[in-house]
Amino acid sequence: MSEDRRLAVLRAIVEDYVATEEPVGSKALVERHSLGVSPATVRNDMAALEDEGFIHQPHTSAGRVPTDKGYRLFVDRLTGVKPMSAAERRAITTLLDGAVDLDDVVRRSVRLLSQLTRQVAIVQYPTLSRSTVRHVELVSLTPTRVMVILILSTGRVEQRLVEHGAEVSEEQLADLRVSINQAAAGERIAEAIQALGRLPEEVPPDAAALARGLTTALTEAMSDHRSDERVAVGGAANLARYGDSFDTAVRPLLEALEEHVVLLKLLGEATSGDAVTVRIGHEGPYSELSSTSVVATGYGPADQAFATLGVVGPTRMDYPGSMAAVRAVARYVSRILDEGHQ
Amino acid sequence: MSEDRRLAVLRAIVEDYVATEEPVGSKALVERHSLGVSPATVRNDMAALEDEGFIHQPHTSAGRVPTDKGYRLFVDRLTGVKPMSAAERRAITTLLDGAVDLDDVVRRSVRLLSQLTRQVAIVQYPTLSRSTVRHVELVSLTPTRVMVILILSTGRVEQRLVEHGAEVSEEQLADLRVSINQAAAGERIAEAIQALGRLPEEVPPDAAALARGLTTALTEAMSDHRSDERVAVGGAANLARYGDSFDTAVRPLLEALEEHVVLLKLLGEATSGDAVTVRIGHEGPYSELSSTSVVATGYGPADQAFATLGVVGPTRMDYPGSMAAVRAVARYVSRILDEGHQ
DNA sequence: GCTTGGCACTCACGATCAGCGAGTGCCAGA
DNA sequence: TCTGGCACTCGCTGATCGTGAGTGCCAAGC
Repeated sequence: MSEDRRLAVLRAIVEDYVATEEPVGSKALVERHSLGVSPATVRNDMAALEDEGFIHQPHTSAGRVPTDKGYRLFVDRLTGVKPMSAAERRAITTLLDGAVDLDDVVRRSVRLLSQLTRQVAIVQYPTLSRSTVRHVELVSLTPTRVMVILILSTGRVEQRLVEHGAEVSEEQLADLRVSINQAAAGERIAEAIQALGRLPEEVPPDAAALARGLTTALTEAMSDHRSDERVAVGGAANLARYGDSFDTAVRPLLEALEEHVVLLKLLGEATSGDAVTVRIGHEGPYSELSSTSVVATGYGPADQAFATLGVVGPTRMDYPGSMAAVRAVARYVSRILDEGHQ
Repeated sequence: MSEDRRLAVLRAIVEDYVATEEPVGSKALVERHSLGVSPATVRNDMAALEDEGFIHQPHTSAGRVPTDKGYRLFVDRLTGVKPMSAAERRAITTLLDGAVDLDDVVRRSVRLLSQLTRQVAIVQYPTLSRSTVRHVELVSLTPTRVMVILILSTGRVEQRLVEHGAEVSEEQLADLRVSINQAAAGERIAEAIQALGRLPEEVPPDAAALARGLTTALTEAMSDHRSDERVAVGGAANLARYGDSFDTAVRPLLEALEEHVVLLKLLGEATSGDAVTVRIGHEGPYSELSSTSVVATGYGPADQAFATLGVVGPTRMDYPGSMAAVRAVARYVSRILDEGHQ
């Protein structure tokens, strides 16, 4: 019994099961794939695969279904790099090139990814922590009210409204604008927070109170963890395809999609480079999602991987296709971030 | 046969059906509601209601289910203003008061609304058209690259990157910042676009090219209709409750949620004042969504109603509750927008 | 020693059918 | 105008049964 053929059988089972969503039997297998052996032989291989835990029989006299372990082997050893089709490449470039700002890039990526994979797509907004401060702008809205605008190297813009007790003159604002930017511009978040903390003592006493108000707002905006946790989700409509396994696959996922914290944990740590992470069924952190898989990878300018994107779907999903799409989109988004924001 | 009692019967049918999701019979009705008459009498009323098309019998020997027309009558004549509970009021204030910017207000509103109604919530971002320009900021990112930031009276911030052929000095930028703001600040979008169009001819010739680039970007950002079309959606997990009617209610809605244009059309025109619009089943613009209803209302500072928010759900939904929640949230959001941005 | 055809066996699935009961419409009497 | 009674309808549930896909095992063949 050749090892190679047994793997070929596993691959065939996974492919057929993903395509048909029905347990696959030995006869159907030899018909649809040119394995060059008879159903009986395949049955022997199947028995062996089942002993090793790669496939499973829902009940006697039924076909076989891959187990999580089977999918794992399939992903690790049986799937090559599936190149994107020309049409898909075109879709990626045309859709993403039109993006006008960071938000738009993220929104478009989600849409693109969900369309390419026909799966639920998740894109994490670039995190603040690794980015640097590009510029801080102060705008007086009313005499006593200042809007603080924080622009980061990723293109992200955060805004805060500061209510100052007293009237704020344009000169004061101009001075503070200069000193704040001197202290923070070009710095990483962590350093910028420190520098801003010292600032109020370094300005003329009459500006100290205002400086304190402004830097507090800025620091808040920078360390605001909510920003780190933001994700965009799309393609929930694709879940409709799995109407049959509503309770095991659709419902839990639908519930998880509302909880962005859960999604972030699902996506996992950003991996840099070309590595695409695949988390299959129970390998993930949530038992309720034990019949869903995640295909994700990090992205970011110059391989810094400061955020993660990926797709989520039932374990019974097209892994090669999803992995290729995730990788391609991540690459292209990274390039856009590279170009667009220096 | 008193007209009043017949309406009471209709109300009872709607309430019971919404609660149990099952056709309701005459016997169950008199048991659960103190109608003061016998099942037989109720049956007579039911027959009359059915003749008039307010209720419908899935099949002989089954209970009755309200028709769209029945729900309509229920909403129009049988439902008073259901006050929010203290806990709900508290939820609204505590959740919404923490919002830091416009995006956050919208996101929180969606979440809040979906939690209050246990329904899918939709909140349209305030549209640009009626708002005015608060301030325009120019930030040089690199010597030849300028980021244009547009701040509107609603608190919305739009940003565009402008690549200028030649190097841009800080003085040029400062001059243009002044003249652009003189031309546009305080103006409505439409007027601002006109004023900016004239600007390049009114500045020194050597700044004209740069001015043209910047005003073009600004005009684009202002007339960008995509901004008008943005909506936030939340609470899709609530659809899980309707797992039984997956194909008629959940699937079409799930698909619609991806299409923001569809959602906007669903929400309909913003109504100002306290009017809450209810669109029941086939009354809506999409035949695929003939078994879903929409409860929506306009919101915005000082009754200007420049955007719409609401909930979508199966026709079999809690109308009084949804209407109350939608109204309450719209009011509170309007107040926040009023205060927060003058 | 694999591979293969044959064969008995298992068991989910679909169709058929009877009995049950919730619910109805109608009618006669209060 | 309401009510109790009564015959009738018909969807739902559960039981029964045949069908067929699929299996495991075995003995024969390459």
